[in-house]
Amino acid sequence: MKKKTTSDALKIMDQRYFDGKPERQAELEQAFAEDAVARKIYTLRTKAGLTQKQLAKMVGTTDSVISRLEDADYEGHSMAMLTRIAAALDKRVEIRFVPIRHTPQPVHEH
Amino acid sequence: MKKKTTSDALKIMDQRYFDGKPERQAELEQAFAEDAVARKIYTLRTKAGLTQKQLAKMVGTTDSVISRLEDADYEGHSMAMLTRIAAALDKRVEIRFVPIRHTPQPVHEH
DNA sequence: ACGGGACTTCGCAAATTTGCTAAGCTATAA
DNA sequence: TTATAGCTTAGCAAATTTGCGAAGTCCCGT
Repeated sequence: MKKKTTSDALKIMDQRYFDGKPERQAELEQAFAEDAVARKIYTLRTKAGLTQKQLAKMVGTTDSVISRLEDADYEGHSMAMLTRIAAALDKRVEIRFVPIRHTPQPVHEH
Repeated sequence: MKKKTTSDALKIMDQRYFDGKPERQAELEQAFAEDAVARKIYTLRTKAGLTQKQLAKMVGTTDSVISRLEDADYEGHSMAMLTRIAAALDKRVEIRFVPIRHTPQPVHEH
């Protein structure tokens, strides 16, 4: 899974970005999103009690691909692939655009 | 926006797929997801009072690309692009894998 | 020490998405 | 009618992602 970037990104965000460079928001939000997705796939798979190879077979790809998807640094997530994974695990993908900054709206994280 | 596929897909789902062909679940869920995404982008943009061209500029692309993203039949959504759009509108992308079938869990559709 | 399983990483070719320009289409305003 | 705004569609090159095999690591069980 190669987790580590998250905490780093957090520091960077607080220290360098938020005060004066909102343009770079994008790349950061991107990094977060990617990481979140990677982690969700990982969680989904392990909770289902599957190995990467097993899930790969269900999805119709190989284990190295699953590994790549679970890498927090991977930036190539597509709806197509996410949906394939979801379908294999009897789920569906739901995406939402949630406001950052000006709205403390509660996060629905289960 | 070219809406129309949704109701069709609904019919198809009920009549042909659900009874006997769970393998094709994937492509259907896919279709739904794509449509949902397209619609969300459209809603986001119009609620922000922007034209495709305006949003395109903010995102760093052209209006034809935005149009394509808002097409319910488009299947090429990527996290990268969704995140760029979100960032331009001061939002972030959140994805979730939600159970289908065995869990009547309420849908959080705003 | 020797497998074997689980996972990661590498390297490409093949497939897919993006960027852009040009050309349509429809509706509205002058 | 002519012009313009807003949106869609087509077509292609460029960039990116996917598929997949091979190789490498790490860890456990024998």
